[in-house]
Parts: sequence; C-alpha cells; structure tokens
Amino acid sequence: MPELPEVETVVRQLAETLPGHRIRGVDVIHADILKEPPDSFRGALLGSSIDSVGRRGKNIVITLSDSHCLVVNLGMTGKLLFAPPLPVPGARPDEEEPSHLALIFALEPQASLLYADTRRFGCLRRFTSAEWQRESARLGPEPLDQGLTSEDLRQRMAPSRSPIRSWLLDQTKIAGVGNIYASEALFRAGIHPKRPAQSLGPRESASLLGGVRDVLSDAILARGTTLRDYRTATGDRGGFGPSLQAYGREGAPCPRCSTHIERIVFANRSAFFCPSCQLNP
DNA sequence: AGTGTATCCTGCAGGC
DNA sequence: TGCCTGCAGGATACAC
Repeated sequence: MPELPEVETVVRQLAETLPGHRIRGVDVIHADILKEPPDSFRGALLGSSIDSVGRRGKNIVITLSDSHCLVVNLGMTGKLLFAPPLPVPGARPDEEEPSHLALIFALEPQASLLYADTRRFGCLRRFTSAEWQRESARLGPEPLDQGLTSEDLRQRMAPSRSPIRSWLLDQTKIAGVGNIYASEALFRAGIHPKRPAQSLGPRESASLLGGVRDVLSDAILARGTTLRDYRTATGDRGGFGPSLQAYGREGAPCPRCSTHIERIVFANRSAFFCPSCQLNP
C-alpha cells in the first residue's frame, strides 16, 4: 500500500511528536510482524529513547539513543499511529480503535505508538546503525534527492532489459516507487510500461525522472493516496486519490486525449496506461 | 538477467 | 443470504 509519499507523510508527522519519548512498554500482539522472538525484541527496546524519525525508500527509520534503530516497513496494509494522551482518561469520542492491532509501544511521556496491519505483510526490524547502513546501501537512490540526475538514471537502466514498470518497482534500482506511482509516473512521462528499461534514451530518462519526482511531490502535498487501508500517523486518509490520472482508471478517458485507459497485468501486477499517449515500441 | 508463480494474510466486491 | 473467485499501496524465494 504505502509508497514513498504515504511513508513520507507518516514520517513527517511522527518526527514532530516522537523524538524525546522513551519506550516503557512493548506489547506484541502478532509476533509474525517481527523478525525475531518477541521477548528479545521487547527486551532490546525497553528503556530506549527516540532520537529522530526518518525515511529511506518505503521504510520508516526510528533512530534510538543507543545507536540502534527500529525500521518499519508497512507492507500493504500497515499503519503506524501516534496516540496522544487522552484529554479525559477513558473517554474516546469519535476515534475508533484501530482494528488488527499487531503491536503497541507505551511511551513516556504518556502516549502510545500503535502498529496495526490487516494483512500483516509489514514488519518491524531492529538494526545497529552499522547494520542499517549496510541494509540501506542495498536500496537504490532516493528519487527526490536533487543530486540524482537523469543521466544517473539512464546509466542505471542501461544494463536492464526488464520492462520499465518492473524496473521502477525494484527497490534496489530506485527506492520508494510502488505500483500506483509507477503507473502515474509513466503516464506523466508518456512511456509505455513494457518498454525495456535499457531502451529509454536521454530525453525519456529525463521525462521519467521528472514524472517520478512530480507525482511523488504532488502526492506528498496531498498526504498520499488512500485506496482502502492507508492512514496517516494521525489516522487521516490521504487526499491524492482524485488526482490519479491512470492508476485504477481502466476504461475511463485519458485526461490528455480521452482515449480509454487500459489495464494490463504482468509480473503478477496491474499496470494502467493510455494506449495512445504511451505508445508501445 | 529475466519472467512467471507462489507465499505470507485478510477483506471486499462481484457473479451466481 | 451464502459461496465462490479474483483482486489489493509489498517483498521475497523458487524454478525455468
């Protein structure tokens, strides 16, 4: 579910509230979202203080004061919710309790951080700073990093005959793009999703990087896309859904030329495109 | 180096 | 109403 804009939204919210809190309780409800036994996870985190909250690709990186970090990947349906202390203890007005709670952190000063995940494809992993550096190095560059040029992108695409949509979804090639924004970026760039990555020339690389950056930036401003499950750290829905131009719009008119948007499936996932704006070679 | 398939898991929409 | 199938923002492991 959550791609870069959704994760960035959650990270920005948590960065304002979490730092300075200390973990004083860890309640593991569904152990299968951890990569280690619940007891060792709990034992390692109890007493840790939160220094900062950042993002790498689709990962939420919570840096702890003991040179460790907690890395959260939301999978398809994960939610990381910050629950501030209730004004009146016991009273929970409109806010419904999140369903499918998998883990609860009790924090000091009084607050809690909830992890809920319907399908439990998400995971929470602990790393030392050095371990995380190594993990992070496996991921491709950040698309919004201004140091990344379209020429860098072209060189990374050059060895790959993989369809560009699949290439964009590969987190080791470029970090943070998922299925929604892959379709959207390719639509904006006018590139067919099945074009081999290595077939994109300099001009197309530039349009693609532009398309990726524009759609991710626009989606961040709207606080992400909620199709169904995604919620921000405050439990709100993202507002980018109505701005989607291709994804999920099979049969609807292309916003540029009115041709019907088509859906094709490859590598087991849907891709949406305009057959007239995004020509197949 | 690719692709297709399966896996983890739950919920929902649509067809009958 | 109930049952079935297919589909879903991700990541990974497998055989070919």
